[in-house]
Amino acid sequence: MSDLLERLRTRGWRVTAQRRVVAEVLDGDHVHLTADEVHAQAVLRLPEISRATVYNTLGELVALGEVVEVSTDGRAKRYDPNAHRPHQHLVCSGCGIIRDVHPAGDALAGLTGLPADERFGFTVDEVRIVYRGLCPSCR
Amino acid sequence: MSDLLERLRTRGWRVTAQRRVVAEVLDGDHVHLTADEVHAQAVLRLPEISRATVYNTLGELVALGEVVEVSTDGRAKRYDPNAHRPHQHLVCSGCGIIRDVHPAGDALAGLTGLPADERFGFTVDEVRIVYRGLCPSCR
DNA sequence: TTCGCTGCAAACTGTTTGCATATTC
DNA sequence: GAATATGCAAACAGTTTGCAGCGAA
Repeated sequence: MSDLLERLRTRGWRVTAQRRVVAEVLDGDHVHLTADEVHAQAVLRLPEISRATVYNTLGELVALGEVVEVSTDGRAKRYDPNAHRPHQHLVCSGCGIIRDVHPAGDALAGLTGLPADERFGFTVDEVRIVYRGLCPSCR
Repeated sequence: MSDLLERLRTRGWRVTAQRRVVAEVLDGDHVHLTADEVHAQAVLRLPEISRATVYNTLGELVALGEVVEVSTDGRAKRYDPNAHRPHQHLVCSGCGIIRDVHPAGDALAGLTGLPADERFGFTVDEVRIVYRGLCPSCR
């Protein structure tokens, strides 16, 4: 059983076949999937799972903070299961696939804030860095 | 006449009332608008303009590199007319509005690349930094 | 006069929701 | 057995497209 399911179970999540399958699909994920791709993978293991359930489950996982929703330029959202490991994203402008990257910490130093006179009254609580380019097969 | 329209005209763009209005709406824009908001503003000046034309025009401006499409987390895309001025974005997690910000250049130093062993065969040609938080009215 | 642009409406994609049924705890 | 999750289908938002007519150059 995956760590993810274990953690969710102790938080009072009801474990059903559908939820297990969605969690399993996400668990082995290094290139993040769209909801539809998660559904496609899930169907291979549990043919009767519905798209709605996949969407609902992904939404719950996001709400619980176990999965991060990544959206890029009008394409379908992708779901990143590595919510607990700090990392950045490398996105292909061609096909939209997303890879996790872990640039050296010092490359990110000095980025944690935004000068007060550039904040326009906002509270800033996150800085996201996205590297964009073309993946090997789109090039 | 705006610089934008002037530039487009010399690139062979046919200037129509609708396109002029869309360009004018974008021109005075510092908090970027969604396609629907652009349409709403445009209707004030030209009541018969259609949504389809606004979408088409925005799409062309993006293709011409005059406007940048900014999409944040499954919300409607927003259109940033400051394509020629380098800047970053400050996004409200509450309502989705976007402000341009210009953090000091040295805060961004060392960010221009991604180490080769983290590139997974991608060519990287852009690094985007997005500051997220809450705007004054959502806080 | 020509070719490109517009408006309309219909199609489309990605996502959410209401409700009756089925399942987990 | 009670509460919750599922599946289906319908509704939805945002966006794109086909086509007949109109208008800028």
